[in-house]
Amino acid sequence: MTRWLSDDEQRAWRAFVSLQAKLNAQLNRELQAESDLSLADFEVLVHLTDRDDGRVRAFELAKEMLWEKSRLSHHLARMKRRGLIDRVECDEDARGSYIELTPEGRRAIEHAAPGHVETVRRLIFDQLTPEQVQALRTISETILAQLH
Amino acid sequence: MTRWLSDDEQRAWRAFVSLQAKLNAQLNRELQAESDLSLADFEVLVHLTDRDDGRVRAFELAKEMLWEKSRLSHHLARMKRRGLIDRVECDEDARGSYIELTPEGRRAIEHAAPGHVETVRRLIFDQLTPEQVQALRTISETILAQLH
DNA sequence: ACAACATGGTTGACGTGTCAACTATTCCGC
DNA sequence: GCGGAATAGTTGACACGTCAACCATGTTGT
Repeated sequence: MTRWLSDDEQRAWRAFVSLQAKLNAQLNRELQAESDLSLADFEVLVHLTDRDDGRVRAFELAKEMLWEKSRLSHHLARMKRRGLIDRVECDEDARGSYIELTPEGRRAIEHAAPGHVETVRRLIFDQLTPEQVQALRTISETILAQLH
Repeated sequence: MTRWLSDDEQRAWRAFVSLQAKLNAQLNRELQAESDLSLADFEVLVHLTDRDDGRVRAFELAKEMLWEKSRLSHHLARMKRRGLIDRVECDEDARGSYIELTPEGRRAIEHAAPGHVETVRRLIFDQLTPEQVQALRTISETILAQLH
């Protein structure tokens, strides 16, 4: 016996699904137009600038970002082609490699960050009350806890 | 002057971003494993079964689903290759075409739907109070209103 | 010491999405 | 009617994601 969704649940579900689709599209569009980066590029660059030395082992990057190793490998290949990052071989473990921020990569993220934060604020946080921000967090964390 | 995000906002934002990534991945994985359909396939099939005659003009489909026409065209080509839908030429407008559910497409959606609803219920609605469901809807609709 | 297994990473095939350019029709103003 | 704009849809190029197979190196148990 399938338990279908109630009307309220359906409406919430449809709104949430639309939200994801449109929000992602618009965040990507604005970041691309403004800074010629995708959200994925941006996220990689953020994780690299979080380190003082601007370098991380690839597998750590994958863990922090919850990305599959293969996705990361493909993406880094594209970013390297565009000169945003570099691969440096790893002395401690001959299998691995360090991913390094290039000067160009640093310029890119520094140029992109303020505008992107502005966009996120304008589209999301300026629209919500502090209670809604808390609720969004709680809801997200609750559902996340179910996902492996 | 960039207005950065507060700690609370950052935490909410990170949770929300993770949620989207993981939830989509898992919904896709389960639907794929269970019924050999992607979420996109599923959505197209749902919109086709909503019509009594199981056929829709492509541009209507695109409007209902908020998809670009080119995305739809590519996707329908793949679905047609798999025998889930068919294109039928349109008498009223020689430019257009009808998209038709095939018997195989109907079987596919009928097989997939109960399990998929079950998954959505289990992962999301079983985890949330009715108040949270309302909040999710309100938040989603509020942000959506900002997006063009 | 060495076989078996685990880990770090790449690759190729293919599905998915966007953008811009293109074809073919239909619509609309004059 | 007729020329130009709008509409319906396709196509090609390319970025993005997943899966499964693969290679090389490290680690572990006996």
